Amino acid sequence: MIADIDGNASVSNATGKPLTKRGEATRTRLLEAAEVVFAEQGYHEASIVKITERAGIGLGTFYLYFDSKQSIFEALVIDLNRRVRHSMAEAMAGTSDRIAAERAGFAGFFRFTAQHPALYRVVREAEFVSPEVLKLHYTRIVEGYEAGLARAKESGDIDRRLDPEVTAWALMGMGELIGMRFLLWERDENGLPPAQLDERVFTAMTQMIDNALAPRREGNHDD
Amino acid sequence: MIADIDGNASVSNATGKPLTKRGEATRTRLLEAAEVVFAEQGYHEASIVKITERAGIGLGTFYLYFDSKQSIFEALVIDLNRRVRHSMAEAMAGTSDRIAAERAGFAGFFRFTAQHPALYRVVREAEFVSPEVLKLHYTRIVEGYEAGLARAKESGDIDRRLDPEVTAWALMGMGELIGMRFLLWERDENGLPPAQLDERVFTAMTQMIDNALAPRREGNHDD
Amino acid sequence: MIADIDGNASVSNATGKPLTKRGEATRTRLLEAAEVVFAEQGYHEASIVKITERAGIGLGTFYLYFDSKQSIFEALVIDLNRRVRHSMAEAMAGTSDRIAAERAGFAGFFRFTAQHPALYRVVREAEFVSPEVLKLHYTRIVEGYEAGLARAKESGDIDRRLDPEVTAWALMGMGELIGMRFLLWERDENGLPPAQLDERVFTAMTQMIDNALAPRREGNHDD
Amino acid sequence: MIADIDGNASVSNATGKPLTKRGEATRTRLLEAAEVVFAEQGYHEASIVKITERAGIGLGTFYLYFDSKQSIFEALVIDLNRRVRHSMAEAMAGTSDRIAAERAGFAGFFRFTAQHPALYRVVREAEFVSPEVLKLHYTRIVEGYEAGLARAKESGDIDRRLDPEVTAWALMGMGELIGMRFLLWERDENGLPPAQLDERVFTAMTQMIDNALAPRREGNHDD
DNA sequence: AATGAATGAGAATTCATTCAT
DNA sequence: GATGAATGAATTCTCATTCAT
Repeated sequence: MIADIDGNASVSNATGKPLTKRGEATRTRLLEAAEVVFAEQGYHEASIVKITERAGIGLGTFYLYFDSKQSIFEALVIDLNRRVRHSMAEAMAGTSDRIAAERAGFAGFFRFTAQHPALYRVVREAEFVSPEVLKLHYTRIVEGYEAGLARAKESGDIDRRLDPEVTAWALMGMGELIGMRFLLWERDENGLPPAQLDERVFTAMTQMIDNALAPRREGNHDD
Repeated sequence: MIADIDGNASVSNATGKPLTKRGEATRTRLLEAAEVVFAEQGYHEASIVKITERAGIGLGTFYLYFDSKQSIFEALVIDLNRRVRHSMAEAMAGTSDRIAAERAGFAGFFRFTAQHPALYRVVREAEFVSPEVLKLHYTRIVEGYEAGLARAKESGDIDRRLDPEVTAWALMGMGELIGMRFLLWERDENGLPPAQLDERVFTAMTQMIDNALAPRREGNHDD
Repeated sequence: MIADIDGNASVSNATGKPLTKRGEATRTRLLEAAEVVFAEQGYHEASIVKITERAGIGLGTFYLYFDSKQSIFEALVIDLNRRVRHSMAEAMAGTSDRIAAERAGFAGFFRFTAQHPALYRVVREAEFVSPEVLKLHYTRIVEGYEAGLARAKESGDIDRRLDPEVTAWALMGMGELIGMRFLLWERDENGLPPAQLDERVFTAMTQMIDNALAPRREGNHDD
Repeated sequence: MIADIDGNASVSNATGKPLTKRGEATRTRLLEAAEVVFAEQGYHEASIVKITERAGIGLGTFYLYFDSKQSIFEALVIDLNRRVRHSMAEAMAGTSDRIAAERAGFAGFFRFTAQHPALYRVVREAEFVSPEVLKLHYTRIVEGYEAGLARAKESGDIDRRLDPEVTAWALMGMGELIGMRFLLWERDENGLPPAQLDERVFTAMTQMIDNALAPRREGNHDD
């Protein structure tokens, strides 16, 4: 069972009862510990003991707040989804035209990924742990995209021939693989991940997106 | 140690000795069984017992050919990589210009994914099982892409301002997420995966790629 | 890492945490079961399942208290060492001169071996399972011997020309092989091991030791 | 089934058939390989594959010459026994009185142990692998000892009150533990085992044995 | 006489989950 | 609310031995 993606996921325990103040604090510590452990070790290497030890609470206590290992993982992915979208929305706020918004959205996404590389891998791992929650994650991000593209299409900010839905998924895919290749895989001479996406890469990608989205003059050679 | 991605991966056993004819047959049966089991159950649900049972082979025999579950998984990913690239190369053969080749490449990729949906998820899971082999997989595919784009750039078939490397990874990412969304997730009323990518989606994606790559007339509005 | 040979070996679990009362009881049951199983079957025939089954405890529980089969084996040897030394010390208490003490010490050693023949074989097997712990075992016993011999030498109770260290190891060796030959190997007509060392053997051995240690009159023929 | 301890153990294969010349060579190579492997790794770490690989012959071939892992181990112990006894007999040859013979015998034993430390550990391990063959080993050595002591007793070369059998076992035990402590355990600053028993230790031990065996004048204080 | 592929019983070990305190 | 001892199914891997070639 997947918690409501937006609602305050932290108000009930594993059996659905509302939490006391103390209980809420415990739940939060568990989630924070899970974040670190899943990021460092991945889903299968992580264990409930590692999480509770890191959280500084008793093993049995875990089950007062979560049904299972999978359930805390899902809660974490949902939380991360909110944070990624927040990072993107923040970056897009105040942009004027659609193309600018697009760039800003990508920048926000890459910023989050660069700051939490391992954590973003957790989101990707959801595909194999809890496909449902991954769908939720992608869908939620794409929804915003798609709406924006639809509006931009109406207003002529982007090429009228584009399909908002497919375009949104395509852009998302570009961001994911560029992020994986140039953020998650990239290490400097000290073996550290880069603090942000390389300027060259970002520019090159932007160029391509501009091309893809820009409205076309009548008479372009494309059919 | 990851076997050579192209070389005859099937000529040595777990200790590096070359195989007899009988040995080669056994190794093949193991790989075929692994393909089914990993595809159906995912890496962590799969087990060596399940693989050998499906292969109709004694448990201990497994270890004559592979070091570990991870090692047969890697061998499988390498094999799949070859097949995906084959599917793409086949589709691209005989295309004239770059844009046509691009479309054909995607078509080949989607064809493979549609025919082996679960199998392609295996490749994606490599990110969490054996990152090295996933790098190999992507890199190998991207290399071909990149070389093609570089040539097309020279000949003016595509926009001169594009960066072949970044563009190649971006295109790859588009293909992956479109494939995941519209092939892996999609089920018809009988719960069956589609036999091929929806025409509408493919067209929409092609439109976008055409936009992204098409050479620009002088005086275009881009910076 | 080998636990302190004398300290309360029973106060911590496999991860070093101190034990609750319940935990201590479980650990004791495991050690008692291990004693029986190792004695009856030897190290390699013994298995953790056999130990936990005998202890009436779940398999997984074993690993809460010991790291591995080797680690419980070492704990057992250390425990046996304490008991052998106790048996010897008890026998020697109250003896007046050194020669008498020597005899008593041997008697104590043989008493323990006769009462736990299989168990004493466990100690000997440590040579091949955990040489370090065997060293500890022998060294601890020899230390006491050596100190006694050194004092006896000072006081003229034994031959001044003897080297306490070498003599101690030699005496220990005599005891071990005599014990093996005349206690571990010996079976009566019912196939039962003897309840104690044969009087004749003990007397003969004592004679020899008396000879070896007794102080010499001036003018003896030796070098 | 234990092969005849003295007879040419190498004239038949696992099924008892006499060997051809070629077969005899193969059997010898197996025994030589087993010697190295058992010495380096101990009985349980050793494996048939390791032995046959070292011998440079096929795995299946092993079973043409030996019934089992235990059976080649026994053959090896028997062979070592012959060599130890040879080393001792050689050293004792030509000594005049019993005490001198005793010293020489020990010297021969220590020489063998110093030259093949790991190998001698193999013999000791027989206690846990094949107690029967260990009995044979000790008994054979002790027999010679005992006979010599009996004769010396008759001739007045040693103390008349000693029991030849018990004395022989006691001397054997002394040798074993002294050897273990001062040859097997001892390492120089380079971690290498000593090439021979330390002079001081040998002298000290000899002193003690002299004491133990030397005939007593009338009127000695012993009863 | 020689080979080595195949076997499967058996071993150690892990960990999500339960439940009595 | 909190705890942590107990559990056992499940997994990976080893290796002595067999047998068809």
